Parts: sequence; structure tokens; C-alpha cells
Amino acid sequence: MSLRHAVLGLVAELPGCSGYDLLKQFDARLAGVWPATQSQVYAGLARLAADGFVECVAEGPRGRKEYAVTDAGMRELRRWITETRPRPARRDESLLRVFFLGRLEPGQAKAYLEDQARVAEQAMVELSALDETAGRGFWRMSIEYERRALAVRREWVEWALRQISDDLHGPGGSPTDKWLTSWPVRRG
Amino acid sequence: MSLRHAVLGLVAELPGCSGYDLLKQFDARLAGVWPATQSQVYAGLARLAADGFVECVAEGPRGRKEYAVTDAGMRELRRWITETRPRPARRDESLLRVFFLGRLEPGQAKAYLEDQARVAEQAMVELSALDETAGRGFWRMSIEYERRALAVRREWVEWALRQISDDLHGPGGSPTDKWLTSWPVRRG
DNA sequence: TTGAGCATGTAACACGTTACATGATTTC
DNA sequence: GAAATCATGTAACGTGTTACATGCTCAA
Repeated sequence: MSLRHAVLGLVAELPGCSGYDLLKQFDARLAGVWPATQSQVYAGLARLAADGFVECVAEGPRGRKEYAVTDAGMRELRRWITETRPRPARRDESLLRVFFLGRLEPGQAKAYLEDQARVAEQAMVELSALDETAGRGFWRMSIEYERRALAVRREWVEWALRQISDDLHGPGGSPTDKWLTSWPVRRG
Repeated sequence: MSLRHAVLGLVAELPGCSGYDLLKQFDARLAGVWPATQSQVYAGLARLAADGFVECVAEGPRGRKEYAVTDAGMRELRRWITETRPRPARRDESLLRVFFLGRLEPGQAKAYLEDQARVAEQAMVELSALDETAGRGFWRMSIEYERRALAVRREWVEWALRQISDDLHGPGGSPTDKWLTSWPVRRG
């Protein structure tokens, strides 16, 4: 239930924030790490309040509700970080497709990877813009991670494209023999 | 709906496979990219069959059902890769926690990052073992990506730990001023 | 004959996404 | 007064996770 802890963590840093404020924070700062929708934020806030981890400390105009973390909420946040292990990052759709590029013609596989290179390039530009508003501290640290991760992705795509080109135009052999995935399967 | 396409892609590469075979393939090859549970694999296979993208081509002992991709299924697989854009990878729980390390004491924050360094190290060992069974081709390419991504993560964790140490023991200033996240918030 | 591994499926619940629905306040 | 923005919530649907439930077959 990471989403609830993300909401809890933001409330802990931003006493007096509303669901609306949180949503903006998710978009501005957590978009690359843990995106959330409006529904999720409001529902999460309601459940955290029901569990006593946050409380509504004020009401503003337009039905605005301002929240703050409780002692129990702060303990829960610390417990989550120090006493539970995060799941390793998984589910990368663009990498999943790489597994199946062998079903495509070489030109299509290359086109896919070239598009991915452009995507990485574009993401790096957007990240640079974000970087200037980030200040120091842990937020900056995570941006630095994303920067390095994107650089690696771009380098890897370029490497992968070279591999395909080498297989196609390099010395000898049918191209598909090399980069069509094949492996032994035992059945029954 | 990437899961269904992952199942479809595996059936396309492995004609005559059963749900049980697919599950093993998910664990062996796609675990780091798109993990799937037994329920999902069987449900996905059933839906793909209902949609005419795969068909049951044989039945074996113990109720075993062997599937193969249809022409429509192969078209759908190619369409998915070439005509739809993958969502960028998101949701990294271990990175999410980094945002909230400012709520912990310095020693706890360091302990968290040190643990993450160990996790990355361990993952690299496991990946090396996998690498030897991978053969060439696109599977090998995605393993190469994971290898590079893990290396970056380990380097980044070490960098982050140095940042904290520098702030704590370096020249001047209250430590928390530097790495406690703070930023301007506009409200109401 | 017994246990490991093959083999399939369902049910309940949590989470995530999209769309719908409504209304107040400020700014131009 | 119209438009932008603030502000909250619900409903429907699809996906993902965990646990349950069952039975066959082969090898030791």
C-alpha cells in the first residue's frame, strides 16, 4: 500500500495541506516515481484520517480541508521506511516489448528502439527543467537518480541498435540466427 | 493491458506451450520486467483464446492444454509493438521512500541507503547467474539493460551516502538544513 | 505407495484508471 | 458575468495479489 504512505509522507512534510495541494505535489514531484490520480489521493486521505494517521485541522473556503499528520501517523511513516522492505522496481513496458522484437522485421525493431531513444532524450530535457526548481536535499537526490537512469537507458538503446546493425551488416551468417530469441524448452 | 500481450508474445515464441509452461517462462525470463502470477497467466490465456488470438491446439496428460498463436494473434502482437506507445516505467517504491528520508534521523536514512546498496549488489549476483543461460538475442539485450540499470543504482546509492556524510561532517552549517527537503508551497 | 511436480481453475480483496458529477471563489 | 481555477467526491471497470481448491502422473 505504497500510495497511502506516499500521501502520509507528503502530509508529514506539508502540514495544513489539502487533497488538492497534495495532488499538485504528486504531479510536480512524485510523477516520475509514484504517480497518483485525484481519486486515489482523496480516497487515501480519507482512509488515513479514518485510521488516525492524519487529521483534519482546519477548513477553508470552497470546502477545503486542511490536514496534518498525527503522532501515530509519523510513527507509521517511520515504521514503513525502516521496518519494511520496498519491492524492487519492476514492470517496464518498453523493456517487455524488447523481448518480442524478434517477431518483427529488422527495420521495425530498429524503428521501435529509435523511438525509445527519442523518448529518453525528451525525458532528459523535461527532467532538466524540473531540476532547476528542486532545491537541495532528498528531492534533488532522487532527481539525480532519474537523470542517471535516463542516461543509461539512452546509452543502452544506442548499444542495442549497434548490435542489430552489426548482426545485419557484419561478417557472415543469416541475421535472424543471431538476434531471434531461441532457447530450449522442456515440456510435459 | 500489457499482461495479455506478454502472454501472447510468449505463446508466439513457444508454440505448443501450456499455461504451466508460460508461468515458468515468466519466472525465468520476465520476472525482472513483467512479473505475473499463476491466476493472471491462466486468465489471460483464456481471454486470448476467447478473442481468437491464441487457440488450443492439443491436449496432453493431466488436463494439459497446449496453445499456439493464430494469424490474428500475431497481427495483434505486431500492432501492439509498432502502433502503441509503451508507458514510461514508473513506480519505484525504494525511490519513493527516498523522498521521505528527511523525516528520519540521519543514521536511519543512511541505514536505509546502505540496505539498498546491498539489495542492488545481491540483484547483480543473481543477474549474472541468469546471464549465463540467456543465449544471444533480445533476451540477452534486456539482461544487459538490467545489468547497466543495477550498476547505476549501486553507484547512485554510494553517491547519495557520500552526500549525506559530506553534509554531516563537512564544512559548516546545521546538517538538516541541507538535506531536509524543503520547498515553497502556495496554498488556498 | 507416497511425495514431488504437473496442471488447471475460482474467489475475495486491494489497487489503479477513467469518467462523471457538482459547486464555490477569484480574476479579468 | 464569464472563465479559470479551486475543491471535493463517487461510480464503474480493469488489473494484480493472495489464497483456496482440486486432481493427475511419474519416479523413487
